[in-house]
Amino acid sequence: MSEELKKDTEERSLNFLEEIIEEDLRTGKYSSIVTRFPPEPNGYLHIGHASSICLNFGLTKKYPGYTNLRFDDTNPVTEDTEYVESIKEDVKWLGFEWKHERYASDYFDTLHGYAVKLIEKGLAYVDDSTSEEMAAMKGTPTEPGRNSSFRDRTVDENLDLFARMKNGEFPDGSRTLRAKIDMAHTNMLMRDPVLYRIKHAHHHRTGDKWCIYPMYDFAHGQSDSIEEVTHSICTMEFVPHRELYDWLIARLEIYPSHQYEFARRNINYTVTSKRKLLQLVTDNHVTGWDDPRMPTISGLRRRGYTPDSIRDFCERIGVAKRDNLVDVGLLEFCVREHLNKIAQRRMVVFDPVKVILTNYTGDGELLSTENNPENPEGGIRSLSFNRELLIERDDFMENPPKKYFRLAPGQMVRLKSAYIIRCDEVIKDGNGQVTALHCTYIPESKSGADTSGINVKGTLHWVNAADAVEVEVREYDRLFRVENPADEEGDFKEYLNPDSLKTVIGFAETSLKEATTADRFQFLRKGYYCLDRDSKDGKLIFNRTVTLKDGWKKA
RNA sequence: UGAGCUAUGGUGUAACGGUAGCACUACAGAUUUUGGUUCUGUCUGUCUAGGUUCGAAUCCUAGUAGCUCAACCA
Repeated sequence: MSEELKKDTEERSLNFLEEIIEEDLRTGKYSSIVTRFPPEPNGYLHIGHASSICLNFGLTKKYPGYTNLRFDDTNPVTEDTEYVESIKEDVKWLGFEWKHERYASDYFDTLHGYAVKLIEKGLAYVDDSTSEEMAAMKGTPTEPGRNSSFRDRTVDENLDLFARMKNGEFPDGSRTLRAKIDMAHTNMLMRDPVLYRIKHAHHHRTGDKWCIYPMYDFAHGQSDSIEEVTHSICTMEFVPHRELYDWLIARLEIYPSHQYEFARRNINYTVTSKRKLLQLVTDNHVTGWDDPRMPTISGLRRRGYTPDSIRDFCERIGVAKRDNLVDVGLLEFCVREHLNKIAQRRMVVFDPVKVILTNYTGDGELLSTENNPENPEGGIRSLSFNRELLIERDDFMENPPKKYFRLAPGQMVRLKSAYIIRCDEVIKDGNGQVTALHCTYIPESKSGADTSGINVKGTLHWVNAADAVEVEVREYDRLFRVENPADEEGDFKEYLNPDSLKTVIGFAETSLKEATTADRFQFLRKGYYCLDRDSKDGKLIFNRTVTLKDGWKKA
């Protein structure tokens, strides 16, 4: 094989997780793998989760095995079935299928048994300290902590107290079950971590069955183990948890799942923290979790992003362990690339100026145009053309600069899929505002049958003034004015972009009346758009997904 | 000031001791009935200092910088 050919057929290099898995498969450690996507149902999924979803599900698509969807629902006061439903919808929409739908709460009985086992082994104890006392005894990263005075209770006493915690004999916060590890450990998480706490709260799945709930560290790894997850993939902030994860699995003598960490993906000009996103929603800076400006999956979906483009984005940014801030421009590139292939072309004029074809004597005519020049199978549609048309105000200049390809006095342009026209006269009102352009059209220049021999540089989009449909268009821009709002001084909300939404009126070709929310459009020379679900009969509302790249910037 | 993690163009990611590559961005040109698309080309990088080696982004040593850890959150 020649060098060239070899290079062509060579596979894309592996990321560090794929390397680990291929090694595990090669050595026979596993013959197939199990991963899981473990959201807490206390908020909506965002683009950062998409990265994790693509990773976990992508790995078991590439290698033998499967992925579970597991809800980490160990804190009943913040969790809700509303979130469960939205999460399932988002994962499906992204194009992935889970093997089993599981809940940490499915394992509450087993987990309780594990806790008893730990107590019996002398590795856990009931502590009566308040959370303030515990915090005071915990030490700091640079100073060791102190043992609780309850640390040396007997096994029987612990068993009894834990049973009474479970039976609801004690109020919230009065006692906890803690692992007995080492209060001087350099890893703060190993300083006798809390395993169970008392919460007399209604759980979205187990109802009022329990009044004690396991902490993350006593639920997550154990759930992985119960499901025999081979590769438990999480973000870097869980690195210190791994030591406890392994400690618990070893003492419990259960299936040894292993945790691997990658750096969460950050994107500039937005925030991806559930807490911050929730604030934007509750403070009404956006209209909801699915506001098209939100980096949530539901927001991106409503904005017009396709699942393919999001998957492509996640693939392109890859996965590693270093801090990062991905340029949102890459996300935009991915959606443009996909939409360019599938979007139906339409013409919409946003800030119209009237063109009157002084030599057009007909009653109007129907012209034909392609729906997508990238895809001949997209078919054609017809456009109504007549003596009075609307073009974009900034497609005309009275005193144009040298490389201006659009309309100007005496200058000619092509009207897309129609005729070449020449501007003869500019009509203005008392304020000097242009109100109409008198033009002549070249009859022999009809699109597809041009015998005029005239070559023009510019092609403009247009609509027929008589039957143009008025539509509302929501033009979205980045939510924040700064690259990394979380990094700035003060409240992140001070850095919101005041111009993140501009609502304008457009004049659309009539075929847009048939638009549905499933359609994707390119408004010629403008951008990609989709119909918003706020549309009602007779009032069409479009969201701008992303602008077209603009190769022409005025100096 | 303890422990852990991470350092490669503007951004993201490769190179597994042997020519620092790919993508995005930016810029230039060609094509174009979308100043879109497509095509071609160009610029920009191994945190620092020593060491090992014929040869170091890669191995060693010492620094430096960034991030993480003191919820009965996950």
